[in-house]
Parts: sequence; C-alpha cells; structure tokens
Amino acid sequence: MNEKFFSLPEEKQQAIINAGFRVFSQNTYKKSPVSEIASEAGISKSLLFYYFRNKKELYLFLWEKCAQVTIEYMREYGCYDKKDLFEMMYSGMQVKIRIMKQYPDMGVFVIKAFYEKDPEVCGEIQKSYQKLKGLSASATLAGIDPGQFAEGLDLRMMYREMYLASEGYVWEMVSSGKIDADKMEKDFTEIIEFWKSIFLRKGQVPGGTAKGE
Amino acid sequence: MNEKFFSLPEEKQQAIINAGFRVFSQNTYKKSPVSEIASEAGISKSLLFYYFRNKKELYLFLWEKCAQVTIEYMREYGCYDKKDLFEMMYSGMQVKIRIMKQYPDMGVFVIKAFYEKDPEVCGEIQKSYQKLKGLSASATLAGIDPGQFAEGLDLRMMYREMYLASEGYVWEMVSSGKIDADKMEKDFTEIIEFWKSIFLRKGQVPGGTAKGE
DNA sequence: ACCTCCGCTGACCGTATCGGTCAATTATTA
DNA sequence: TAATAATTGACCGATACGGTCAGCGGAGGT
Repeated sequence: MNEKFFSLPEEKQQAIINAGFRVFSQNTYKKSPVSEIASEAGISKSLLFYYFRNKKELYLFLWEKCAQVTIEYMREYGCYDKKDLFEMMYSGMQVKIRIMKQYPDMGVFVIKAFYEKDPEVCGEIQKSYQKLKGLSASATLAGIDPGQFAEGLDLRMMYREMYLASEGYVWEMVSSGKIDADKMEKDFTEIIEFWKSIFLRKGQVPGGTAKGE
Repeated sequence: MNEKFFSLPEEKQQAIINAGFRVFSQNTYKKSPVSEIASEAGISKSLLFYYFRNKKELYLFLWEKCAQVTIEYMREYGCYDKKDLFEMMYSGMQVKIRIMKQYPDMGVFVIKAFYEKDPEVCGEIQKSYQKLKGLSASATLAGIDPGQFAEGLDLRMMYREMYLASEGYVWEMVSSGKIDADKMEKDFTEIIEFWKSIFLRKGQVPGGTAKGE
C-alpha cells in the first residue's frame, strides 16, 4: 500500500477506515463495493485506489488495523496488569467502549472477516489470525484471591456469568444502532457494583476491594 | 405470492426459507442475489420467481415468517404463562434454541431487516414492526414473589443481569458458527442453576422452587 | 397413442455495477 | 512560473443482476 496514506490528516484516515468497516461489515467481501467506501469517506474511488493498490489490500489493511487498535488500547488501559477481577472486567469494557466510539463497526467487521469464505482473502485472514491467537482474552482466574468472594461460590461460573453479561451488553448496544459512550460507562459501572454486591463475601469493609468508588 | 409454495414438502419450504435467511443476513437487501438463494435451496431461480413474484415479496415473506415462528414457539413453550422467573428464562431460552436449530440465520436476519435502509422495503418493515411491538419480551417482574430471593437483592438488576447473560450466550453461539442444541441446553441449565445458587434466599428447602430437578 | 396439465428449467435480455486504469485537472511548493 | 504532488471524472471490459419466457418431461386422463 501507498505510505502516503499515513500522512493524511488523522480524521481523513479514520473516515476512510470507518467507511471500510461499515461497508465490509454489511456485505460479503465480494459484494462490498470500493466505490461505496470511497464516497462514504468523502473521496473519489480513484484516490482510494491510489492509497491501496486494490480491494484486497484495503481489506487486509483493515483487518490488521483491528488487531493493532485492540492491542494498543488494551495496553493503554492496563488490561494486562490488573490484579482485581472487577477492575479487569471494568478496564476490558472500557477498551470496548473506547473502540466502539472511535470505530463503531469494527466489532462486526472482525467477526465477519473471521468467517469470510471468499478464497481471495480467507487464507490470509486465517493465517494472520493464528499469529494473534495467544494474545486473546483467555482471562485467567489465577492470581485472584479466592477469599474475597462469598462462601461456596463457583468461581468459574461467576467469571463465565460476568463475561456473558458483558458480551450481552455490548451486543445490545451494537444492535441498538446508536453508541452512547457515557451511557455505556454508567450502565457498566452499575453492573459491576451489582456483581460486587452479589459475589463478594458479606461483612467486608465497604469499599475495601480494589480502588472502590 | 403463489400459494403453491405451501403445498411443497415441508423440507423444501424450509430449505428455501433458510437459504433466504442466510443470504439476506449476509448482505444488504440490494446486494442479496435471488439466484444465490435459489441455488442454495437447490432449485432454479425461475422456480423461485414462480413462487414469489419478485425479490421484495420474498423478502417480506421471510420477515413475516420470523414473527409467526417466534409467536408460535413462544406459545408452544408456554412462555406467556410462567409464574417462576427461572422457568421463564428457561423456556425463553428453549425457544431461542429451538429457533436457532430450525432457522439458524433467522436471528441475524431479523436485526438486519430491522435496520435495512433500502427504500424498496424499509417502509413495509417498519410498518409491520409497529404492529408487533406490544408482544415484545418486556418480561414483567410483576407476579413474582420477592420473598424467595436473597435479602437486599436488587431485583431489577438481577433480571437485567440474567437477560444480558443469556443474550451474551446466544451471541456467543451465533458468532461461533456452529449450533449444537444439546450443548446449549446443557450450558443454559447450568447457568440457571448458578443463578438459583446466588439469587435465591439461602436456607430454603432445596428444590423448593419451581419444578426443581 | 395422443393430449393436457403442471412443476420445473436453461437460456436469454436489458441494464446496472464492479474493479481497476489513466489522462487530465487542480492544489502545493519552490 | 515551472515542477511536483494530490485528486478526479470518464472510461473499459467483464460480470452479475432481476425478471421473463418458451419449452422440457413426466403424470394422468381419455
């Protein structure tokens, strides 16, 4: 691809990227018109072909952008070095919110790309996915003090429950069409407070876990 | 549409319907080729145009099929007259499993159709949706005995939590590509048991709620 | 044997759209 | 103003689309 793309003003780059995410996430690879991406980004089709040699290159660039962005934000929000489970869930959700705010259609694009069947791209997609595999969520319960939780609580199920509920929440947001980052943050802290109220051992010093609020 | 469609063998009807769901759920209305639907259903394009006058009629038929199927199964599984909250969640999930089993792509089709922008169909979609509105989930917590739950539990949040987790679960299943009804049933009863263990008041007669197992 | 109905198809049509190119036009810089 | 870079509209060949239609082949009636 043409390196001059990166010297474009940030907003223009994002406009192009987001247009790509939108169109590719709404159609199959083959049925996604480059012209639609261009016009949605506010540039001509010719210019888009000036930055990216062809459709495939654009598509693969977007795919790699997803990985890059995810890793970058997870590092930025300190997802890798959280000790407290609730803090971990919280910063994980913050990353999702942050990404959805900046690239609203990235999430859907990722799964569509992952299951894309078109032989023109599916090979490269799968290959590049193998490289990233180890970095996946796979949040370990290791290193978490079990003593803080209510007696007899099944920790594995608790984690699964929290994971599913947060997935359900972003799914609800995604499919509702509109993304309100503030509301999401508010909703999710409420959910986390609820989790604390039901999962943590009763009779603890209030606010004694993590940073509290 | 041609009424002869309904005198087709059930399996052929379903093949056509599922092919429609698949193709329309993967592309925009305009970019969804009728020919692809036909070939996936194992019939010729001409025959498909024999049953449905045009693309729009096929699309709208599929849309109404969603409502019909949902209502039918919710009635069949007694979703409307469950007193116990966990039983309600359970039968609700059973309906989803049942539908996903028979029409794997219906769920995605519904939301895609709902947000379809194409002026050729979006008017009709919205109009017919208004008619169904009242029937939506909107599961009421009224009629549920609050005494059975743990002290100080926020019932509204509990319900929201359960709802989100189950949404998250079906989302996980849908996006994983493969649908294993047995596994889903097993997973979900496990989740419900977990809910009971954390939400119900402690020291109750074991198995005293609902039908237990 | 012939006719007729009917489920079903392949070939076809006019049009629209697609990926990609390129010469030309405009903005930028020196 | 000259040279260079950014940006575009028009264009091309190929293909895919929605929809039509004449006709095939088999089942039954006579």
